[in-house]
Amino acid sequence: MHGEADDNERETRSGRNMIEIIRTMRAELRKSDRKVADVVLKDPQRILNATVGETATLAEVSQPTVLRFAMAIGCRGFQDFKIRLAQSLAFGTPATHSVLLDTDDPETVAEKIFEYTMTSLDWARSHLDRAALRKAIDILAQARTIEFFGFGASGIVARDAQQKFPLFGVPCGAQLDSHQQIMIASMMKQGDVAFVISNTGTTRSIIEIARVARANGAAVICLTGSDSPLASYSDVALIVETLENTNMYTPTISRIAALVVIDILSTSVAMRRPLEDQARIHNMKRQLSDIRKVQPI
Amino acid sequence: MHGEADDNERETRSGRNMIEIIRTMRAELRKSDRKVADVVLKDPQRILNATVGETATLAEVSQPTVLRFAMAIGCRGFQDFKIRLAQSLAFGTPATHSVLLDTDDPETVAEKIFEYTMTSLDWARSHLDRAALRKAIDILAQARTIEFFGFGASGIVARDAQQKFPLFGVPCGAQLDSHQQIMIASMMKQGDVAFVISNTGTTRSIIEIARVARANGAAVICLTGSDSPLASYSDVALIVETLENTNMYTPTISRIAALVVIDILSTSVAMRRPLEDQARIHNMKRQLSDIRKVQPI
DNA sequence: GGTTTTATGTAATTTTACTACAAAACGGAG
DNA sequence: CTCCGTTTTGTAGTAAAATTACATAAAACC
Repeated sequence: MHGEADDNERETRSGRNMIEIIRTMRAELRKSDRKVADVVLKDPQRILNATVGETATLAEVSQPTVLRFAMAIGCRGFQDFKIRLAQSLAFGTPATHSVLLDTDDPETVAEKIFEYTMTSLDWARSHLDRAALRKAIDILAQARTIEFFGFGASGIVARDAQQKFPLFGVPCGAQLDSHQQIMIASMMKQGDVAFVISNTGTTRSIIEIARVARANGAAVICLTGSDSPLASYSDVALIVETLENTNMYTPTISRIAALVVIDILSTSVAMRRPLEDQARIHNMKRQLSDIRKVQPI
Repeated sequence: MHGEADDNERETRSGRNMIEIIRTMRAELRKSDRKVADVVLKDPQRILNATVGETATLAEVSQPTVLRFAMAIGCRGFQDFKIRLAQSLAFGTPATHSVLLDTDDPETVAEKIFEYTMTSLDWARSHLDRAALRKAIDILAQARTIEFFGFGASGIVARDAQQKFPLFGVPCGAQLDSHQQIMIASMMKQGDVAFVISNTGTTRSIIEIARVARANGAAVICLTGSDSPLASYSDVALIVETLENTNMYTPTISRIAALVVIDILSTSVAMRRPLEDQARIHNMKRQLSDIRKVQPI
């Protein structure tokens, strides 16, 4: 039988996103199995509440074919397939289906953007390099000072990071102006960390920042959207892949994924701190919340 | 039988997050049903690949009891229950299980924060007031100028919004300084929109901004985390509920949910624009990406 | 064109989910 | 405390679904 030998391998695979798996495997499926794949891709939600028999009717094939299809894509059976499919569909319709249309009303736009954001985050999670993350945390935890660099949307991320990290006793700066950036970068020295944020990773001035900071002995961590030129000038490259496409309506998800990575870094660094420091942070937070309620900052 | 009359009502409910539903309904369940609820809550992943019989054995009850349990929590049957449970579990372990521990390694921290962020976004989505959203879009689409106000983490959101909206031909400002805020707010007039961002919604100075702007005839939209005092000074209150808890390690999710709402608003406003404007935005984006690759901004 | 291999459907079998009914537990009223 | 009504839970049976075995049809290879 077809694909029998591969089953074991497939069962140990990450097991994520059936839709994606079906779509990539569609070409190498049997003719009849492809019919089943098509009805699943066409309306996955429908299949969730369907039996083998119903699915067979929809695909115009026999019941065992539906079973064989489930096996072929690496499931233990039809039930197992439905469970996995359900999990893949939890974010609602998969990203490719949620392209914004001019005719969408606000409710639909909201649903689609939420879904798109969550799907993208899920994607970013599964593609994040854990080794790089660990290395970045090591460097940040030992930093004397940290400078965050970024333009535009990445500037927002830099500023956010700069608001977070000082809480853990490390002096931080965020440079968003081109000239300031070069100045600060050229003043950095061993023990300092330059945290360079750029979604494209191709902006020339930002690459220059990384080069200068590194030449002066500072450690360079970059947070970027793909394996870009910037990465080669960095000690650690945190690559946050997202599903960003060119559709003009598609909002920029990259900054959100970047913010989550900043959360992870700051939290992990905080956890390395001695307990007394953590208590101090706790106090600061409480004071801040007291201030908020009584008097403006 | 118990709960029979409610079934119809429950079937029409949002249908999201079984875990949450089970936990809240646990108290009002039958004694035996509670046993089933407990084994489900203890290891939901286990139940996904279990049959009615296995579940019954695990819970030390009879098979029909498992069925009745599924009915009691509003499912059509055991299959339906498993499908729904699978969808709830797609984010991995539910938020309440993903409390950060001092002993967690970076990989675990990353997983938990991603999960927590996604779960919270999902929560925010399901609790967002669609009517308020629609009203906010109406107001923003007709605005002559928009001013965004925010402190601290909310300041980040304000700045992000200010970077997005000008793309659609509406002049925008972001005020992050207390004195500037009051100045700008008192200069606003009819046709202007004050977009006030505050997670707590209790900071006094930010409430003052809303009051002043409104007194001058400006429309006031607020983006806040709960039905706070700020909401009562606003024409539209966009309440973005999140699962934020007091654990010191828990990162601030509110700003991420707020950013998504900003995305939704800016996208929806853009879609109201005439097509010629949209083409203009497209051009601007292309120019920007050209600049990025060749020369620093 | 015949033979081997692969793909698909038919029919039987097993498993699973669900239902009807009866026994047990519970709760009040006399 | 005992009787009766209600609710809860289990036993046994039934219907339906998933899975398997086998046979036939199609394709590929010589």
